[in-house]
Amino acid sequence: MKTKIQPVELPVATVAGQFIARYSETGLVELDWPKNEKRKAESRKRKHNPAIWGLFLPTKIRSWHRLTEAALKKVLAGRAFRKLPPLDWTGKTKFQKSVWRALLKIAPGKTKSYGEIARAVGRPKAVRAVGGACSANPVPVLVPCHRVLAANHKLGGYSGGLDRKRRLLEREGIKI
DNA sequence: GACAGATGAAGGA
DNA sequence: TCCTTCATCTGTC
Repeated sequence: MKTKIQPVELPVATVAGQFIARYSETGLVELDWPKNEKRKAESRKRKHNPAIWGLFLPTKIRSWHRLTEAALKKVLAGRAFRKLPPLDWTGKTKFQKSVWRALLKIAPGKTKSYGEIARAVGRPKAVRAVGGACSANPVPVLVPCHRVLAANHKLGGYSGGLDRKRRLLEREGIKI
């Protein structure tokens, strides 16, 4: 019988707070925004699987985590990261993956509109669906959905909150 | 199948 | 300009 490894959660300390990265057997599954102190305490109290807190951590996950940490710090400093760990998009739709791949191509300091992303994935009229895919993005910051603005150069929306989106853009030298 | 959504474009005041 | 309305497409339930 094959045992399934549970996702491993690891904290990532950054200037913007402590993110939580989740890894599966195949790569980075999710990146959670820093929570407030109360929620952090609750999260510490949660039952974790033993792999999480250092008893046993596969080498590959440790190296993915180093890449995640480095990439996150680069993005928060407004610079391009060199390498990302493999992303585990199992269970996500083809459309979402193509949108997220298009987002990964946006350079730091640059922005695109939802319409431009829709055109980039070959669905020029699917602008609203692009917004939906952005909101379903499990790896915010690294998959830069914050670099997508509405056509009128307004912020549009953001799953992590418009304030975070504005601050991320400001770090990259973009003023709204 | 109905509904919602992080849009875009067009038209009117 | 600003606001409203409508068309469009995809994901979720």
